[in-house]
Amino acid sequence: MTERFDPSQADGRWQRVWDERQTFRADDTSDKPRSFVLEMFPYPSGRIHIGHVRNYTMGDVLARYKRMQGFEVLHPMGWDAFGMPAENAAMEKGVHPGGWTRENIANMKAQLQRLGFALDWSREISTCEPEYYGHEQALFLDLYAGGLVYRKESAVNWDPVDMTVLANEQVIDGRGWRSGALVEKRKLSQWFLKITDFAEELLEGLSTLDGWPEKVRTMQENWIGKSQGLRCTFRLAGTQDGIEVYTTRPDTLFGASFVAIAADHPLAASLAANAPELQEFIATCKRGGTTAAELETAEKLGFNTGLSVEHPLDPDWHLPVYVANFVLMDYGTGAVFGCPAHDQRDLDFARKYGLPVHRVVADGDNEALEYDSDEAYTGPGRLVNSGWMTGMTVPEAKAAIIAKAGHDGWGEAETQYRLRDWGVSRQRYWGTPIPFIHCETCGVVPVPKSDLPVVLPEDVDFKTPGNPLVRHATWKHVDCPSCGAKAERETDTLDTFVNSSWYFLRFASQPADKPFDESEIARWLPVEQYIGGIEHAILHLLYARFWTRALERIGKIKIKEPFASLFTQGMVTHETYSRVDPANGQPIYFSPAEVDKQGDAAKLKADGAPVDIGRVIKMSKSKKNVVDPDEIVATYGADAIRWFMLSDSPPERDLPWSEAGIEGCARFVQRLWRLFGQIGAGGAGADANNDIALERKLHQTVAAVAADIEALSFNKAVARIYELTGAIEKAPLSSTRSDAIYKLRLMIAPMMPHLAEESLHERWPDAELISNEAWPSFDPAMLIDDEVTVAIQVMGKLRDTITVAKGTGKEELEALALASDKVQRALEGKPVKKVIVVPDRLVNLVA
RNA sequence: GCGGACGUGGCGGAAUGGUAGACGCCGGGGACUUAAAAUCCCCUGAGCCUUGCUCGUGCGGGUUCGAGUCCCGCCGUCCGUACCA
Repeated sequence: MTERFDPSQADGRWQRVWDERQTFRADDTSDKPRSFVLEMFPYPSGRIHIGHVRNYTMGDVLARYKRMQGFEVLHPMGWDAFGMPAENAAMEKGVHPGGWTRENIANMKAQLQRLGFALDWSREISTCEPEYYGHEQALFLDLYAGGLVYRKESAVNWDPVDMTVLANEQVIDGRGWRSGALVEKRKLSQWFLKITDFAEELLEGLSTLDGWPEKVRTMQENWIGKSQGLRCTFRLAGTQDGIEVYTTRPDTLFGASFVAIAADHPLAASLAANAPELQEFIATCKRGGTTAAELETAEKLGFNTGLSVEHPLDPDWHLPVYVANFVLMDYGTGAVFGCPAHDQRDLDFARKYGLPVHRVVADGDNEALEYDSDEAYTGPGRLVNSGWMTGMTVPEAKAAIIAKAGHDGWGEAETQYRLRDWGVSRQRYWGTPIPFIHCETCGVVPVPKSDLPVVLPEDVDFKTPGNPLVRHATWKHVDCPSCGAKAERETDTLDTFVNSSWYFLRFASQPADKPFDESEIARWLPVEQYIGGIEHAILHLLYARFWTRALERIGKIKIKEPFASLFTQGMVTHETYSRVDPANGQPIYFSPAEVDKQGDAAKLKADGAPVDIGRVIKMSKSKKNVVDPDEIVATYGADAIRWFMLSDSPPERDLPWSEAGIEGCARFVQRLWRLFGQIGAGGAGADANNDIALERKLHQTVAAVAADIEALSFNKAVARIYELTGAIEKAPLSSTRSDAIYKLRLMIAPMMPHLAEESLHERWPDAELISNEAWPSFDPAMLIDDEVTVAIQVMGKLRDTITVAKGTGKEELEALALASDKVQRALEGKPVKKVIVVPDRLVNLVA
């Protein structure tokens, strides 16, 4: 055995062996139970970052552990390869998005392989290749045939300089994030997916997802935003026209004191035509900021239109109509009725404009008509001052008024969702071409499946802003598949979130002639454990759930939910190093590599003078508090960084990176190496060959580490392994000790696979790969110690401990407790009134 | 505002209502060495009148023989989200 483990040699050696032997290739024909372990696939930005390492290490430990437990494991990897950064690189550097992306993939794949992940690379997917997106086009056509895809005119953010549509996130203070140009609202025909058809089942499905974090389920629930209420009409006094409003509090209708419409409501627009003051007010509303802070402090502003509407329950009761800045056109009907006593916003508004504030729900005993608090009452109660509804509870009143509205014909029950249909059109080049053709006579015609894939042309240039597909000389000119006349291809491409909405299906099954084989999907899916960042809690995870349900509805698959369990891991963080720039008072940041850290102080290597140590925050390029996984692997080896990713912090929380921490991990790798070299160092004599205490510890650790890995509590598994390691090191030589070392190696194999293989094969070159070994078994009888330490308390305070045989009787424990000097001193001669004995745990004497 | 998570040593964090601080990091002391690295051993919540005692899990109450854990009320930090009618 060499003295030190050398990862620079061993890591690559074992990675090549696993690759040559196809060790981690998932076998579709296997009759073992199956396990699909999946981590969110990366965007090929160029380099992997430490967050990827954490994510994929967790998945890898689980995948390797499941293999050892006898499962046929599918653990694949791929690339979410379409998207804007490739086009930006094309514009900035003059390279082709495809070349840039494929080069990044090659680099990142090599980086991942250096970490020794147990991935089935034979199933590697890159979403930017026609072999993938062609099938996506087929699925899109299937959804179209199933009535789940449609086109409609919709307003978009248009950047007139870059000549492209921008996502809301790309508009900063009304300007394009790249060009700085004022963004225009444009109406464009866009493709939509009918996700709203699934609003109710996506909501209900959340309750079946026991393996998902409560937090993510709540976020999706809020995003879907179901509300139930009444849509009703307030007739404009003396006309047949009316204003439709939507309310979730129809029970408070008797407390109404005004109706308010949004600034961009059609009625506001028509009134503004010959009212300059209103035009100005509407303009003011649109200027208002949209940030949280601005909205928090924004004043409720209204413009009295002079119109009045009839109350639906009493035509002689007239309410004023305002245009108000807090009413939004894109929610409900763009109009509300205000009941100030029971809605804070309405109350603020009513106080400002001197409108009546009438109590219609009793607040405890208070039934007075005039409501004088400045805080609206929104709690439960019985209705007051509400005519025929007086005396009902809030839910009774809601039901009653909805029934009456329906009967009298001025309104009906309505369930609203915040969720909007998913607009998937992007005026970009680097995405999946939408497989449709526009024909002057036939209209919008789907590309026949036999003509798929619609392949992106390679010969495009990015010197001119805008979508190069639009100005390509030949690509878009085709004959209509229906009538044969000259026609044009759709030049929009699909949102990249479509690519990631079904990739897990393609991992499970990759026929050439169709997106997937349903029977294979049935065998592998749903994903048993999905692992990724919380930032995908809504968009990706909701879209993937929708896409799965949509495919189920049109009969392509039989599952409704793609991910049985979801785990969202925390970020990797690092302290920051900075100095204040005397020129402008702004901090200048330094990277960890530029800094020398000793204890609690840090110096800049360049000049030896101290730098300020800032708080521990998410790694980001702007704060320079990043570490490059490749450099860590080169310095310490793959197993050390893997071990670090699993140690200390619970996986759902943030993990603070530290140089001292990784060094500690590297030391532990060597410590294990030395210990593994001691296998076979048995006892000198027969007496030493059985070490019952160590054997118990071993069995307990095997059971506990397995349970911890299954619960993804890697930090606890790590702590147990440290404990066992310490116990083995201290134990005298024995055959038990050798056995413990052997099994310890099996337990760390999923976490430090290179060390495990290298140490095994250095001793036994012909041994089976440890990656193919089974998880060690344990004897349940060995989990229980035969001696226990029992705590002796007096009045609930610990005074002594005694060691007794497990199962010692209550009377004996009580007698032993009373026999303790320390206990007698604590009792101070007082008589014992009560004794609580918990066998094998404690005795509490109450005096 | 609403929703969620969290609050335990110098730090990351353990702890089915039953011995708070496992395990790791940092720090201190020692052994080995000509020396260093590596390795190994010991100590490491605070305080005190140090066989031991007192205090101690954000704060204030409560339930209990016994509370980090359960209940009520606060405070703070982080994340998400929003004039959602």
